[in-house]
Amino acid sequence: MVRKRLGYSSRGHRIPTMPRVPNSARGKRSTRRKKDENDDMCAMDLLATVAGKLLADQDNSSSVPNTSAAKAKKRKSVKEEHFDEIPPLKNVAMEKDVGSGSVSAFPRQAKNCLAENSSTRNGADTVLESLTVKSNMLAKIPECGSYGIHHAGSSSSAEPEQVHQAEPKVSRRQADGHPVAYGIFNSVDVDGKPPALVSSDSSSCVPLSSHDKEHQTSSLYRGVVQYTADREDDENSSGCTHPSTIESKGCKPQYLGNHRIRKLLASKVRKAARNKICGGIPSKKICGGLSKKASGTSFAMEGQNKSCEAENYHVKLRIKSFNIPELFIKVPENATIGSLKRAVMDVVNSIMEGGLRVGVLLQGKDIQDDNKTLCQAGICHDKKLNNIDFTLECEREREPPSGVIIQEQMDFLTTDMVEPLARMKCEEPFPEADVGDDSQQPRAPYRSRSLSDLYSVHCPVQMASQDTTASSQAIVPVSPAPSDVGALAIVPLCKSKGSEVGQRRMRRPFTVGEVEALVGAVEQLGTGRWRAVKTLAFDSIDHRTYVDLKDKWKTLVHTASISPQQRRGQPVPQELLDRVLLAQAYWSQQQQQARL
DNA sequence: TTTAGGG
DNA sequence: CCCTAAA
Repeated sequence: MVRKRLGYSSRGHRIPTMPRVPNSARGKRSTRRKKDENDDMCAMDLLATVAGKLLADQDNSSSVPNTSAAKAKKRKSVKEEHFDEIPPLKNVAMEKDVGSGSVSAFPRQAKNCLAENSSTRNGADTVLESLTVKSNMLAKIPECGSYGIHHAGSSSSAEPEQVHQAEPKVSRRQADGHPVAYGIFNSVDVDGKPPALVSSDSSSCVPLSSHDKEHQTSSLYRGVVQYTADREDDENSSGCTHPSTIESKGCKPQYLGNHRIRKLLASKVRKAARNKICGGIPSKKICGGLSKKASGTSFAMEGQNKSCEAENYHVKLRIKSFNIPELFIKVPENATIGSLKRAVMDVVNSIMEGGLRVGVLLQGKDIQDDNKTLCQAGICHDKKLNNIDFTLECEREREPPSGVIIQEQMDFLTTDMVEPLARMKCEEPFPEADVGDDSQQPRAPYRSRSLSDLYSVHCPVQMASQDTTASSQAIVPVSPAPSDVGALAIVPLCKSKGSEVGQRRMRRPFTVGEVEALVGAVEQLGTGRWRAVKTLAFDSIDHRTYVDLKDKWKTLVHTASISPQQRRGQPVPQELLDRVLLAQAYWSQQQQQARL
């Protein structure tokens, strides 16, 4: 494989808006060590992984996962917070300051903002929605029968072009949250033995979709398999003539971001530095040819009536194309096509080297016994061969989804293998007791809403696709309604135990509902008591640490201070921003007084 | 472990 | 979001 040394420092660059792409090792922040650790590695992650791999391969110094002993979350030991020492803003400040119309004491620019003006323009994210690699892969497989299976009409039109939905939709499929499997071309192990690849011509097409993360979905691997009868007896199972190769040509970025290839590369290095190597790339299904796709895909069996007992018959397997969805690549507009190709190449290469294994599904059933013959497995010419699928799975053990799984609406040719939908865990109800029942503070109306309830909704989609692009705005419905937390961040399924250690956490933009909860909590508790805020309003939301909340508050304050035109991401209701400024001013003052 | 800030 | 110095 071609490996390039990336000459970037391992630190100093980040990919802030890289949509759901954990790209670097994560620090050891105890609070998040828990569940977050399970957040997996997804799409973009690959980039980082790749880098990590590259570096690791070269340095040989990569096997040092900073495995932090999975410490049990000891949160409950949190000291009793005295939430009422100081009158919550809502109870006091609002009356004093706001009530009298002296709100003017607070920054007002926000007031002038048009809440509606959500024009976020940003255009620089290029989403490689799906990399379609076509290749011919012929594999000879010892078989008892001889038959040919053809997948017609898809040679060049195999690209499962996803539907592009422009309208905001809550139910989008996203591929990255899924256990993603990436296409491998050089190893389709059909019978558990070394793959026998005969040839592979390829052409790849890398559709780039601009900020339209909306349709991030994509069919995963969609392999068009073509079996060709081969009666030659000369070869046995190992007829690997030439390794398949992937050649990228015709890559045509339709929309190049205006920033950072540097960041991307940096992230790779960064990743590498953290010794994070391929995380778990869960398995995804590759649909083998037979689907009832309009294209007339089908398996044509031209078998001779050979009995399964017959020996030495070979089957040529031809996979015309695999789809590798959701690769995120950001490159500056002035980047060269060559650099783009290289970036894509790096990812693809790493994917292929990432230790993936192929699974075979017949009629939807996973055939695990590698020793079983095709015939025994039921892949005989005399049988109804109408549903063979291949899956690419991460070599790492696959674990059951720990958290939430995202449903992906993949454009599979055949039966789909959509991961079950999981539900955001919503354990305990809002811990009111923790907030000090003894207190008489009438915080009732201001009590922060715990988001647990909000999160308890079924979320069929993952909304990790946000970024600050305009497109993302359309994705998440924004409304002041608390229930609006609808857009939930869901944890992708992929992960593999030790491998995700050190993975940068997936970006999960705060939803309006979360923001509201945060604001409410801060109004009560003030700034500077993040641990309490966390307990109060996000106690059951594992992926939000108090540091996250603190950071979010910081950004909220900033956001509220700038003009709407300068804001990005899902717009936050002006009302909330106003409250943010109010609370910030109030508590800042409180802190100052406290010091004096 | 939390906070507070810079990156 | 990450990373860390301080507390």
